[in-house]
Amino acid sequence: MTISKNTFTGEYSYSLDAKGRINIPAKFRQSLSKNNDNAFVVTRGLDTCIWVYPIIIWQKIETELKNLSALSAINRSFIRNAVRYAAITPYDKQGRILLTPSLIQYAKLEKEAIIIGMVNKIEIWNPKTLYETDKQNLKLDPSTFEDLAEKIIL
Amino acid sequence: MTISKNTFTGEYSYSLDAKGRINIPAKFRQSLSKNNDNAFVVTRGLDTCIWVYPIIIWQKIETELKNLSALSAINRSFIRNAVRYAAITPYDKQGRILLTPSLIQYAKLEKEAIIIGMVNKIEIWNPKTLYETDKQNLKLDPSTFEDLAEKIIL
DNA sequence: TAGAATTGTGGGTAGCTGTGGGTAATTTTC
DNA sequence: GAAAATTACCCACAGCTACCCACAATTCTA
Repeated sequence: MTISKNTFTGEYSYSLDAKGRINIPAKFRQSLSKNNDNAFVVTRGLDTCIWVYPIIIWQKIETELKNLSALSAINRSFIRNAVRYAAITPYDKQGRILLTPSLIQYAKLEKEAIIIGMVNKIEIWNPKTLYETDKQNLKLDPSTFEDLAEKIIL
Repeated sequence: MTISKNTFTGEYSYSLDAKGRINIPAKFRQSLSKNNDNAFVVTRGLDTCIWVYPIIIWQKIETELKNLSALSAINRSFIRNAVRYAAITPYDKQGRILLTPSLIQYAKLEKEAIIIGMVNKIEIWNPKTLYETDKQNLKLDPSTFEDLAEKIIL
């Protein structure tokens, strides 16, 4: 059951197997629009995690990136990290994608992994790293957080 | 009988069964507009309870989240927290939704549960927790209550 | 008020999902 | 060109979930 296509929510615990494969939750796969061709785009996240995009969404992002100014440092960093390592990854009959050793190393993934739906993309985390990041984020400016909450959450 | 669509009022006592299912009062379901596709979105509330949204309402939240730039760390953290506990939950022929173990644990739910209509969303509480929270809230600054009352009530 | 319809709660089961492993095809290395 | 290593694809299976039915209690209706 999904609201709208290519939209992901919720947190799941999955395991990375010995071959570097990880299952994408069935609910997420069901949310994919038909033109995604049994594949995702996998790349480095800006946090210490792996980002997984439906192909359709990734194509939009690429288009938008072309319009971004190349001068901004953060844009350059994003392009260097996210775009450079992006690869189209088909999933098998069981719904698993194959992660490259490079990505596994980047996200410090071990056997246990947390998969989070982030609306228009999916994140794969090492539980420990996620926990540490959550703790760090508590130190971010709370007023910005509240502003966002008042605007967005009912 | 409902006042307007996707609007919920009143307090009900229901029970959570062994499978983690809980019934949404028939009156609430009747209040749903047709485009809600026999499903709700459940997530963590800001208090120790579960929030239940009609899909139409949640969709608005999702759209706004999608428009936040992923280049900002605070935005990423905000999205992660807003969405990671959210699950789209269709209700069965009997009108029950399935709660995740994570949400049941968060709201400290046991068998008995109180369901409260909160205008544009629904709250599910452990009766004990609700009682405690009510008691705490009495200690809050009464003038704030009066301010709110002046703004909202005629 | 009596019958009919609806509502809340419990439980069973077929099919799906997540996970592990095997084998043939392909690529790499010597 | 042959052996070794890697990759892609397939199968198996336990556990779980979605879906269905049953039934008592309550509400509605005529």
